[in-house]
Amino acid sequence: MRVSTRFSDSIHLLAFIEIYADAKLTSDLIASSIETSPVVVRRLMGKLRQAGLIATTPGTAQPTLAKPLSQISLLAVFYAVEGDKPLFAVDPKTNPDCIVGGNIQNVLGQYYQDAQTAAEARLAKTSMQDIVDNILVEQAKKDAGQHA
Amino acid sequence: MRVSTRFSDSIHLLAFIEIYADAKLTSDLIASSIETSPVVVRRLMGKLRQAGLIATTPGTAQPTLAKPLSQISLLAVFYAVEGDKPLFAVDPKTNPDCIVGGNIQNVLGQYYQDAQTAAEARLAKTSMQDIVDNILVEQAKKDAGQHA
DNA sequence: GCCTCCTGTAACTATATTAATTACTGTGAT
DNA sequence: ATCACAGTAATTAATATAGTTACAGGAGGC
Repeated sequence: MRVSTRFSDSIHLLAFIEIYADAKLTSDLIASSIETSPVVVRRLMGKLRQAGLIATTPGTAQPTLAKPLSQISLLAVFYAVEGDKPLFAVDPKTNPDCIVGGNIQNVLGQYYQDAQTAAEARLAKTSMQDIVDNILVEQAKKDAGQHA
Repeated sequence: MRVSTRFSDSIHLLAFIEIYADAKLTSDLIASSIETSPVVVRRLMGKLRQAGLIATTPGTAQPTLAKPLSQISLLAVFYAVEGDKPLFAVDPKTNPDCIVGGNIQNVLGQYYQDAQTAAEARLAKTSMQDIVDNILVEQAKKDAGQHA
């Protein structure tokens, strides 16, 4: 896998907080939806809290969103949990005495950055509100199908 | 690391074949520039050959480019060595009985695909010719600096 | 206060991916 | 026939990720 499921799971977590705001939001309950362990959920929440996306109280359940869903872009979530590592890795160990080995890191780095920026721009266009809206639409489709 | 250095190393390899076409291009020589083992180079060459980017002769050195550098995009190289796995991973194991867990895989998959497509479009715009040109320009800058 | 439920973290284990290494088969050139 | 090399399988080592165990400490009911 390229980007770990931390990104995917974090989006899941935020959507869950929104949709199940009325439930008792323990890390255990959230974990049961993501199908992972409560510790993993708490670790993710730690990152999201540090990034200013949610607020939590030690010792108490019920994390809350720190800002409206429409103001949380997928890119913000990405940076919160994965932002420190580039999407494409330049091999850092090449022969500096060779024309290719001595210059490729600089050259490739620029093009890689461009590609990553393009992906990030796309992630920036989508908000968590879009995700939640789509989840609810998909669910409505399923419900409609059942009644037919 | 996200995308393995196979991608970076493959670009390196192709550029090396072009720039050092007059040398005896053994996997050993190429490996010395990438600073890896000859076996790794031969494995990469195997992928690039399967993708129709280079031509090799068993038992003989001197791989050659199967098409002009200007017709080999970074995206083609990416697909050759990494194309089978998505850039962003959707957690495949979520609770189907939950509104979020049951729908997020579909919803996220679409947005992830969009982001990956944006990155790929950027990679498609750059050809190996651009990479080689830039490497030579960078080298020329270094040489000029040395004489100053 | 004390008990219970919970978060926040550290430490450890298990698993998967990648790169590197070893070893071998077989081709092509001389 | 020999030598240099590609091609490739199998193994090892290094690294990243997810999952688990364990525990310290906060919040709130009683």
